[in-house]
Amino acid sequence: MRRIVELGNAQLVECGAGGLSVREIARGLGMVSSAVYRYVRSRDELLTLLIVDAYGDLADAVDGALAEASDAPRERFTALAESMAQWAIAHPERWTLLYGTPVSGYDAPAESTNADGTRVMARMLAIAAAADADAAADAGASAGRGQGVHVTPDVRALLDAHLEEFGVESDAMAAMRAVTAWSSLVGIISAHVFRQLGADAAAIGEQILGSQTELLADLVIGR
Amino acid sequence: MRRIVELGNAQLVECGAGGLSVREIARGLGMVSSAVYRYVRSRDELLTLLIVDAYGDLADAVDGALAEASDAPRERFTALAESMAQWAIAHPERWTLLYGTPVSGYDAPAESTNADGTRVMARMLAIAAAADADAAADAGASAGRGQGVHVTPDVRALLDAHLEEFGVESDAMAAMRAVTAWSSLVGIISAHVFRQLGADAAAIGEQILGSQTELLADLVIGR
DNA sequence: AGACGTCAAGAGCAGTGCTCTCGGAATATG
DNA sequence: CATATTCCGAGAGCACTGCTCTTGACGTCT
Repeated sequence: MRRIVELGNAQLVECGAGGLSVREIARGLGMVSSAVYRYVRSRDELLTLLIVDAYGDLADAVDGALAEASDAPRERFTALAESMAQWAIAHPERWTLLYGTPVSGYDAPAESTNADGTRVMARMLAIAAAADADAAADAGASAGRGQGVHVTPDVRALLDAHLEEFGVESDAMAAMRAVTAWSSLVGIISAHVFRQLGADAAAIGEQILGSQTELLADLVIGR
Repeated sequence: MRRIVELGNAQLVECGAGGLSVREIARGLGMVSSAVYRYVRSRDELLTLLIVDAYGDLADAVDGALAEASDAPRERFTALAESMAQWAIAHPERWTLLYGTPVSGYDAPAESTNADGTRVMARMLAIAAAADADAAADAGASAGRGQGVHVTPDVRALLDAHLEEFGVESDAMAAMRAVTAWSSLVGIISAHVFRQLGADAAAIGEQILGSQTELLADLVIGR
């Protein structure tokens, strides 16, 4: 069973998500294809297995980086962003699995996925909340930074629900900044991993990522 | 030939990129699969055809929206972002084709793709440049907004090269904000199309997108 | 009229996911 | 200890995929 996800990951790095073949895994295991179906219901389930494995691995990497960071929100954000980017660069196919196209025609199995998939998001919420608290303490008058952004009641309710779910105390505005920063971060890293900015940009990708991360930090933390 | 990409697009919407089958297209055309190979070298080439078609369509949509917008940078940014999002929502599979995982194991055919693929990016650069010019005019002292962000010489050179390529006059800092906003925008839209924020967020996705777009506007335009 | 190029058909190869049945081995049960 | 039951892998097979090769029918141009 664990050998299956091992072989699956190995096959992922050399063929990509689309090239994942249960027959090939069976060959690696030295058995016939049908035998694999004892352990894994379908190719999609195998994919799901690899996805939760990757989510967990990524979240572990981020948590590791955050454990070594100070309490300063900006430093924590940078640690989160950089560890996420480094993980993506180290495992491009697994990143692809998580934040690329949902492969072929299989519906995201939210229930098995969300548990590990939201760990990083929760961290981001906490960081934005801390930054917000700091800003309010520094200058009581400047509270409400970014208030020009309109948030509908529905969205506010959803954000509050998630804040409670993750045990973070903050207001919806900070949460909005957090999820925007998170989506943006995913977009920026994907642009790098998928080489969407062109070949010459890929050569100095890390430097570009660095500047972009700073800009996003301004968005969540303020300046 | 044009019928092939028509059928390809039609098949895309109901089966996704992975389910694209030249045999199925042949069936739709009323001929046998091998006949299709007269017109299209391989499945990957067909995919490429669909990709450039989608890039062009998206850029047309954005240009159309920009044509009806005023000269105010913030309004132009919003028009760009919203038209892009609307296109993505209207054609999720084609969006997936462009900004999701590069399908299976085929290398992005940059030469055929970039021409149309960078049109939106060029628009974004122009908007950021205009915003920068406006800000400098409003208050000469506040020029250099966002100067705290560090940009390495290599990155600066690349940005300057692209600015010249697209005929936009501005400094590298504004360009950096533009590409960051662009990547972020792609990330935010993808998060919506791929439902990465959860099922309950998907229900009010447009409202969330609205707030996120405003936040990104702050990033490019300032406040 | 004859040659040439275009087009589609059909068979076929290698590969896929997946389902079924059938034996052998381990394990629990009397 | 013997028996029943469950587990696990093998193998055959179905329907499908992309793709190649050969064959034959048209139309067009010299």
